[in-house]
Amino acid sequence: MSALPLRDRAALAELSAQRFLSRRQLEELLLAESTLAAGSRTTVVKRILRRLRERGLVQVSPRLFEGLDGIPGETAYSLTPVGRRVVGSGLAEQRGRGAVRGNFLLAHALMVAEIGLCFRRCARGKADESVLIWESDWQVAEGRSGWAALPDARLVYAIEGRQLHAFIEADRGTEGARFFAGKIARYLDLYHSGAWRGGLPVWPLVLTVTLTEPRARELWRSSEGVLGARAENAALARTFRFAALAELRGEAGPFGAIWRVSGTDSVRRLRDGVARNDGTTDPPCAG
DNA sequence: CGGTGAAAATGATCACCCAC
DNA sequence: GTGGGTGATCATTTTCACCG
Repeated sequence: MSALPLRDRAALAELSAQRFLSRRQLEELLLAESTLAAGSRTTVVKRILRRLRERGLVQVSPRLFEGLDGIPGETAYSLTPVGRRVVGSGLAEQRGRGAVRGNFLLAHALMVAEIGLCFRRCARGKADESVLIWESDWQVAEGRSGWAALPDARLVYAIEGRQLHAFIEADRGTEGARFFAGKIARYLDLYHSGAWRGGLPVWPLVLTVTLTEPRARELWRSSEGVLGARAENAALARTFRFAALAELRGEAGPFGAIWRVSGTDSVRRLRDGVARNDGTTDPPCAG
């Protein structure tokens, strides 16, 4: 398998990390910096996927007809068991989670990948900004077995000479408010247990991305119910933020999107979180 | 040894096809 | 219309045997 072209191997690595990717997403991940014409990029990626399928390394998942907000339905691609062995992916070690359980995991994985792309898009072409770390759920879970809560992804973003640390939660609107409140409670447990200090320099922002704006508001209110119950959580509450995917994908990008936070100033820019979460000061709610 | 040029591999583009 | 796919063709890059 060492004969695989460079781009094919890069594609395998991305698929290994993200679990599911659409062709469009893979194209952006692999060729965003290239000078290829738009039409050529799609053909290049189609051929990469074709070669990988012919070698039995990649499989096609059924097309999603509902798609993401503003994004038409797309076919998703993922590694076969053989493909995972070739990459030596930690994903291969996972039990149960590697398999596709209906369309839900697939759609969810595509959404998480899309959120990651929003940040990469934002950093592109800016000399002083970059995505330093983007770990998907299984990578976050590695070596952090004691955590009460595991995010869908973890982000470290370099900006203005500082580092923004964030947990990413992707919400497709399929969970009830009570289920989500439980998730917030688990993040509280994680925070108060102190288990996160072993693996993180600061307590990160918890960024929940929804498909629609009303849903973002709904989840924010739901989290308020959990966080507002105890006074000592007031500072921690500021680290929970909510925005709709369309805003992240829009002109303003993730840093211009409206992120709802608790407190009197209920709407903030993500940039406001940078100063606090720079990895050099105490977390906003330490002590 | 380095330089050269033909052959081979890979990359890029266009023009189509089909399914929904 | 959009998305997914293939074949033909031309361009570019890499490889490699051969030469002085």
